[in-house]
Amino acid sequence: MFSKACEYGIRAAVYIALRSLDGRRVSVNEIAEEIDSPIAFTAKILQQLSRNNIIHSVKGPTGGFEIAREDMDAVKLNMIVKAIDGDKIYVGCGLGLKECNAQKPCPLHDKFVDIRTDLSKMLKSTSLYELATGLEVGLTYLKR
Amino acid sequence: MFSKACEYGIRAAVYIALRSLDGRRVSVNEIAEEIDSPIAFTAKILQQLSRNNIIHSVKGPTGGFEIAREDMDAVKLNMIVKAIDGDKIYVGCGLGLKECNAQKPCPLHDKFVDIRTDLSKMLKSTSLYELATGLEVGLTYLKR
DNA sequence: TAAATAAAGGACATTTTTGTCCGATTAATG
DNA sequence: CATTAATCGGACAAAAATGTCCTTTATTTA
Repeated sequence: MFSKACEYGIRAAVYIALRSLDGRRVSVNEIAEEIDSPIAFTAKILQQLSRNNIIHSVKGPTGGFEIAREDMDAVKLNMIVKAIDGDKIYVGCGLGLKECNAQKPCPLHDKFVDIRTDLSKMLKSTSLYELATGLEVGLTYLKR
Repeated sequence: MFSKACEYGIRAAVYIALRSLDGRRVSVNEIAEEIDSPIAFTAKILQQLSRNNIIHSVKGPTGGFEIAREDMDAVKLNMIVKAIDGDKIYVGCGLGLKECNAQKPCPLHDKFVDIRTDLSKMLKSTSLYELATGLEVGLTYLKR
């Protein structure tokens, strides 16, 4: 469904949000440790998220990554997915046809539209804040 | 969503079914031509489908691939997907966690379950025959 | 201002997926 | 029985995704 990069990206963003709720900035090392991901690869992904203004980075000692409280509401999952995997999840034919639309549909077109509409709705309506608070309360997990 | 191999596999199977409805056996070359896919790669995928008894192959002159009319009803998309991509679409966590279940869910677990249940239902209930007849009537397309 | 700390970014390495090539095998037909 | 047409299967090649290493840059603090 998502690429590995995107999976790490979402997990990292949720973890950053969780810590930002306590006013704590976190380093790549801590993030990778806490979400069980390869450090250097995670660093690359965080750069992408930072460039896309999804998270905020601060260089130097006491630096790290953080997300402002307001942004946790504003940032929806679809923004993270789009920043890392592009929009291929939303666009493009389920069977790989270049031109596939209501006028010239592939055999699976209609059934795919339904599923992707649901997925898209879910991603567009799920905020980082919502995911971070679930973690905070101990209802959900990011590791293993 | 699906791998390229799986996309080609589904398109190929639908095309074979379409031709089998007219009692025609088709060669890899014709299939690749008609679904616009790389020939040799398509041949590999057809071998997989054949080994999994999803399509039937006949060697030698006048040989090729075919699907019996009864099998077109029996073969559902989920069987093709499973034969080529395995069950990673059904199993496994959306965020890539090794252990993610109702007891120890990732932050997206519940929302993912819903979407995947829908996807799974769709694949399990869609037969090759259904897809082939849509093509036959000219409602759908397999190329471009 | 020097040392230390943390992200940024470029180059490289590994693994997986996608794709190609070619000889072996099978079967039909003249 | 030789030829030909087709799949089968193994080895190889190319491209993309995943992952690592190391140098540079920015910033804090002693």
